[in-house]
Amino acid sequence: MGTSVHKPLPERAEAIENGLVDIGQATRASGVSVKMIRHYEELGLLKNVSRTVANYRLYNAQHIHTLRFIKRSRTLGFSMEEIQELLSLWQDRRRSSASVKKIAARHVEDLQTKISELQGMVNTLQHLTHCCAGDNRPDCPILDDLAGGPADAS
Amino acid sequence: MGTSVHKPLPERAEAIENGLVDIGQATRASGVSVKMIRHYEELGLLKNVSRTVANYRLYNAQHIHTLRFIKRSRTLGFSMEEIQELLSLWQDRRRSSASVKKIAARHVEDLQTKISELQGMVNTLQHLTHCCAGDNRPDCPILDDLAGGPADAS
DNA sequence: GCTTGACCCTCCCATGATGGCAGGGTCGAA
DNA sequence: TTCGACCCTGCCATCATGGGAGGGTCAAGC
Repeated sequence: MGTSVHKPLPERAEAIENGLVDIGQATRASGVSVKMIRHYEELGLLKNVSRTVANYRLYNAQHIHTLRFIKRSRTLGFSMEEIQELLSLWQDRRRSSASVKKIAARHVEDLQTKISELQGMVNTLQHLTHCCAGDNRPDCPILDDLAGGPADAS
Repeated sequence: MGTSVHKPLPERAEAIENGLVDIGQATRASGVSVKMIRHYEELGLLKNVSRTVANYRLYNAQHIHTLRFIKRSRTLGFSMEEIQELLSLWQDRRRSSASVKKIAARHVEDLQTKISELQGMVNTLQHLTHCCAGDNRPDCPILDDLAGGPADAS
């Protein structure tokens, strides 16, 4: 594998010899789906993606690294917009860690807000389900609540 | 009311005399936006919505009650699909409270799963931000993590 | 050389709940 | 009659993701 040949290499094989990979290998190396790799390129997160003569995309090691960065960021719940900022900072040697920390802190606040909302729902629902017999009779405090508080259910 | 009249009443005024309301009043009475009222009708959650001769929608008291039911259910995080089930049960006098409780319990599980996910993100991010100096220097454990764990950031 | 199967390309559509806007009709009061 | 508030339909956008159609490319085996 990877030994050089004498025949006029189609650019694809040539590119692969130069350490570039196609989108299938990029998927396996990054854990990002083919669809999403193309999408991130469209969003401008992957720059200078080259092509073979047959129009196949070619990725280098930096691209793969960027894809892993995006994947990890998504795992931590950052939006694509935030990831765009984080990527810029990552690629900027003159960044201040303060600007990164700021983005992360704002994101943590967003997450905590959402957690509070969800927890509020859980609390209400657990109270209601606790009050609900869960048997064969139709009487149900859960429906009563949804239908307008403990009042009538018309 | 509901008595026949001598003048050729535009059906709208006639309908309003019969206790029906237009979409504007339905919005104010239910807290559901005009857009969403129309959307819920399209989804089949509001049935038998009548119209004036001028094609204005007309809602009765049951419709308003249903809209409030939907709104409350959304507040508790139920999906439209779940709300459809809940509405069916609400309107079924032969329902068992067990079936309602089952839907609610499943929803609580979903919520708790999501809360756990978000909390995991928060935990990781708080650890990272705690480790990040947040000053003018570029060194940043947050970026290091995103770039592939505590390893290099190439 | 030809076939075959895996892979790649672009373009369009769908999700779920919600909002916005455009272009046009209706109502009621002044 | 006019004006402002209201209603109608229909299309587009969000956000991240996936699905599929229709078609081109590549490498291996015959």
